[in-house]
Amino acid sequence: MKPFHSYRNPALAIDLVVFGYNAKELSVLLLKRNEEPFKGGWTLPGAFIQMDERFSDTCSRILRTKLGMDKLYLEQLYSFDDPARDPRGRAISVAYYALVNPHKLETAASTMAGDVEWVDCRKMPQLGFDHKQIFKTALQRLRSKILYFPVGFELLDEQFTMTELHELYECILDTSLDRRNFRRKILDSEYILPTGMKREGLQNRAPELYVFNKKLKRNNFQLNIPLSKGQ
Amino acid sequence: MKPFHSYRNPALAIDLVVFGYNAKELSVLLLKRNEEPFKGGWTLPGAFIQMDERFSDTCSRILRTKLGMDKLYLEQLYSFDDPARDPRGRAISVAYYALVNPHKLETAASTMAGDVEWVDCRKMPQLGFDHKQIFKTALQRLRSKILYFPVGFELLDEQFTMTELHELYECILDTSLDRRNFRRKILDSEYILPTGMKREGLQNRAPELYVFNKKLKRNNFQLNIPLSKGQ
DNA sequence: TCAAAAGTGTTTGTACTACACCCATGC
DNA sequence: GCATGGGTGTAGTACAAACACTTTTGA
Repeated sequence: MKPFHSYRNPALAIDLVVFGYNAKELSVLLLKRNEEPFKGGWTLPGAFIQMDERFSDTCSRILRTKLGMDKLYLEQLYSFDDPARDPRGRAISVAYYALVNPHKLETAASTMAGDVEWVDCRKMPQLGFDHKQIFKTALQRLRSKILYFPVGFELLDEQFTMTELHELYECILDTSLDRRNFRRKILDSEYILPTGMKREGLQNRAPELYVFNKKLKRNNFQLNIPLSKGQ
Repeated sequence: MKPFHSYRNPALAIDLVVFGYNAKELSVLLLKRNEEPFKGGWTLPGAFIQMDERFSDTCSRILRTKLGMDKLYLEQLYSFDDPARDPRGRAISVAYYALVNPHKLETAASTMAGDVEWVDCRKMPQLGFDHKQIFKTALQRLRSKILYFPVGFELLDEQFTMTELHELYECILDTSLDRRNFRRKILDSEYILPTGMKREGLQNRAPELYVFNKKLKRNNFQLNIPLSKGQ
């Protein structure tokens, strides 16, 4: 029997939507292409899958090359199959999304490749291939995921204040949430634990620092979004 | 530039989890293999993707071949990449699941290929490749989907009684739901509409027949599962 | 003492739960 | 008239939404 790869198979690529959060801004890592197709335009970082790689290996390879780090939170998003999505020929893309916390993001600034840049989710430019659609799918997934799964684990530093967590949720969901109801909800869920320490040196009352509860049973976390716009 | 497919690419297959519902039983279409690997064993129906096919084309091809019909509800599930999942060589599988309603299922009995069979979800045998994992993923997806999306559209006949819808939900979720609360919840959501007609010829009071509301705004449907076991 | 954000409760309303009773039909 | 499911109502409760006041800190 002939080995599989001697038949004609579509090319198989991984494309990554890497979300970074910093200073109340959710951004995505984009690649400025310096070769055809879409030379000079923006795309998501991606790579073709090698025969001996698992999806996660390809993801790590892309992340190491472009961001200078791997081992991020990764989740498979969807597989895209439009025959016209790549002008070079038939190519299937298995899209993943990744989350980077602000601390790692700072470090990344020095190790990032020269051809990539963080771009605000709200100011996404035109993207090559079908990457705009992939980006939209990823944002939608992140927004729904955050409502029933403690995603903040991956986007905040180890220690953080209630306000920082609150701002993260408002930013991702692009809405405002009542501060006091949010607080009660989160504390009741045991999603996070107080450390007893406080963040000093602000111009106001020193807020409590929290950490994520690593022993959380993830299935009893459910955040409902109020219709209102907070206070 | 060489065309993509002259590079070595993993083989790319579609595997299908086809759910059928009939007589209070949720079943899946399985294939009895008559060739290696897993000769004599059970697997999900599947096929390799042709260069000019979209995923949905491959799905239709499988469905026509094995079930004698296509144009079912289809949803992409997940892509599986374990290098050892196929003993013949590197093969990626993009899994989809499909839903067939009991009426179509009856028709299907005559057009079904000889090597496939409906198997009760609760009595799933060992499956070849990584198909047991694919099946489990599909069932999990269906169970969570049914809670916030009107999936019954695809699994029941055009007209149906409240009890039939209720049984469908209990069957898929493998739990019991309070009959009266279920009824109120469903009617409040405008998920279904009464036809004014009744199903005659039963040994008891003739129940109202409903149809699905095709103009439903799908986002205001949310079914919560009670912890109790009904009456 | 002022600004700015942190922290704490309370009231109100809605919606889910857990129930029990009557109704229609065929035998 | 009786067995079998179909159809309707209600009290209790839990939780979410809306909202206001006090506390701490640095300038």
